[in-house]
Amino acid sequence: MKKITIGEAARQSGVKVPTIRYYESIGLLSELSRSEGNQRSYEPSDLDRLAFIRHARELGFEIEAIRTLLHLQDDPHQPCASADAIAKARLIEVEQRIRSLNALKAELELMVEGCGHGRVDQCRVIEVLADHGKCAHPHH
Amino acid sequence: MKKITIGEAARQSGVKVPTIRYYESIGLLSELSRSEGNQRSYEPSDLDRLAFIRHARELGFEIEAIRTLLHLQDDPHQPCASADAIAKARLIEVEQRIRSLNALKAELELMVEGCGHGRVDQCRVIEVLADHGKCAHPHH
DNA sequence: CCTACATCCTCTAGCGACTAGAGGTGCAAG
DNA sequence: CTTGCACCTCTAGTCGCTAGAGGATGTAGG
Repeated sequence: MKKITIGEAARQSGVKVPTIRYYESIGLLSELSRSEGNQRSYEPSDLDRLAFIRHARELGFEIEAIRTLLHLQDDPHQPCASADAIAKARLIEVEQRIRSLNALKAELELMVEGCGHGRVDQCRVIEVLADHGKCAHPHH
Repeated sequence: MKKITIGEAARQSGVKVPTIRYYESIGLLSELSRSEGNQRSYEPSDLDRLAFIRHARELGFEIEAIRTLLHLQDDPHQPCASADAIAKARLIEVEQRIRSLNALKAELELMVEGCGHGRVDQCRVIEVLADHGKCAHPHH
């Protein structure tokens, strides 16, 4: 069991030092050991947990969802229906967000294209912002 | 000049009452008049401004960007290059976000499809989260 | 004129997920 | 033994609101 410092754990996991301490403070990391001088020390399983959290955060899961997923991981004989449900919910969120961003993209492109680079009173960017009715897709 | 209350302004602009007060507190709305009893009163130009802010927020512009856009709108003889730049920057952000979300979507779909609805120790959702290397596209 | 009730007012605190900084301790190298 | 970095705890700040307390105003009905 090689124990490493929080700085080294940060380097290896890609999670920043204050963020690791934050995750500990909100109870995402199981109790970990301290050195004589009260410094945190991490072992490989802690690094796995940090990597799990980081990956889940990158995929946009909320902390509370991650807490549930970690509980499931800790108890591998549970049925995985809830993990499945969490991932599916996230997928639906992502799909909606993509649709909405595509609409925004279209709107922004029209604005930027329509800008004649003159003065503000002829600027399509300002004009469209001021009048929602000038949007191509009035859904947002 | 018909003056209306904050509640009516909220109804007409689609911006909630506390949010209108918040925008005023951070200086997004120009000085507005009050009734005898110290209640805010709004006129049509204030409603236009609220609609502008709301539309810009829906398009994802940050408050500070909106502050700049409002200054530009207030002074229509300025060149519109900065409005253009703000909109372009936002467009680039949106495009990046869409790309990144599409990658997440692919990952989540693989996770959800691969889940055999059995127990956690065979669950692909947990497995992939735990091991970034199992991602199809290891870019995030 | 009085009462009831909705709406308004100000002020402070809370959300999520960190991030920044102050002020102090531990530890390894020279 | 000192230098200097990495660590510790704690508090407060970020963004864009949102919620709630506690009180004032405005309006409609009796």
